Amino acid sequence: MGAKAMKIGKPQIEERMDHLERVCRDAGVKLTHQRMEIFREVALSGDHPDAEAVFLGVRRRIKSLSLDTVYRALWLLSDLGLITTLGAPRERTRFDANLTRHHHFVCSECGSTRDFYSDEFDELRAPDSVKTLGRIEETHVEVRGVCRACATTESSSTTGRKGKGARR
Amino acid sequence: MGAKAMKIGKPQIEERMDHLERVCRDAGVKLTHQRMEIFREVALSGDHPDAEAVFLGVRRRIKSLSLDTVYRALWLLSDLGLITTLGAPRERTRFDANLTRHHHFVCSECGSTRDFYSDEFDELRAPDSVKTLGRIEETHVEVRGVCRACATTESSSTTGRKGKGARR
DNA sequence: TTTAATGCAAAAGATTTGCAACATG
DNA sequence: CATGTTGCAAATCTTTTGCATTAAA
Repeated sequence: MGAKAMKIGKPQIEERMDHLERVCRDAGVKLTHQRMEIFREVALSGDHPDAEAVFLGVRRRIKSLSLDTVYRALWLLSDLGLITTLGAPRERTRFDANLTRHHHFVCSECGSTRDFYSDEFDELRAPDSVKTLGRIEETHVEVRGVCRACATTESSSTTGRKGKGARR
Repeated sequence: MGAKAMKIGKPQIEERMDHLERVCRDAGVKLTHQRMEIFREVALSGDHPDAEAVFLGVRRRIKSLSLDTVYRALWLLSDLGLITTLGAPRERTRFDANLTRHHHFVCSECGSTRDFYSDEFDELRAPDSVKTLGRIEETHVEVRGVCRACATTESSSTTGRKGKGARR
């Protein structure tokens, strides 16, 4: 078997690319060569690449590509809802002194994270398929949403995409 | 109600401090004033503070504190198993093009993340208590463990703490 | 052609490291 | 008292930004 597993099949990728095109047109942003390749790179990657990994991958195809274009494209795709980010949004490392079994509520706006408890969630057992990926040590649930503080501050209206998004 | 909710009660903190003392002694590291306050800060914080938040909080009590000491203490406490970090360990932002409902297996060694699917997990509903925290948008499960690659590379023996830990 | 996007270089932000002074065990 | 730890400053690494050039619509 090859080095990197494919997240989606080659045939499905065309469908995704069409979606990309549609969304970009609707949003009024240009569908550039680099954006297409950057999206394709993330879509075909079985792992969840960081900006540099995407950069290295795409640069094999577009020699002139620069890292900052990758960052800009990635956040744009994210704002367009075409890709998402893992973990808390654009955050620095956060520390947790709660060693008892618990779960997290993460605010997708400000990144703040609160603990909550649930016996039901504590009991969860990952499906067998996961054993293929590696040795399981711990399982916990992550709930994403908008915290109280952000919900009120968020004066009103459009939570919808489009806006440049609150990048830092 | 005050500004920041307390993660653990004031009475429980002493118990945690005792634990800190014990672990430090056993590990042969010195229990300094700053380490105690840094640990206390994380333990009393209802949110999950990043290094700077801890720094600002503790500096109110120790005026001479420097940010790098906070970083060193935080990673030390983490290596000692007294605190943990949220999300993937020490990683840059990762991107995900998989928009279908899925869950993650995260390697605690290398941070690589793979998707997996589970109808059961897709059905999870957060307990009512979570509604208090904010508006829920999405719920997913995060399984932590050691991936195949790391399990084999990890030549052998001690996964136990003690060693300085593989900081970057 | 009009406007947005890219690439470059420099800036900014976050985290780490070398080293002399200092505190803990 | 011996050694690990701190604070400082400088170094690194990651991500962002200003601007002239280039490419998409």
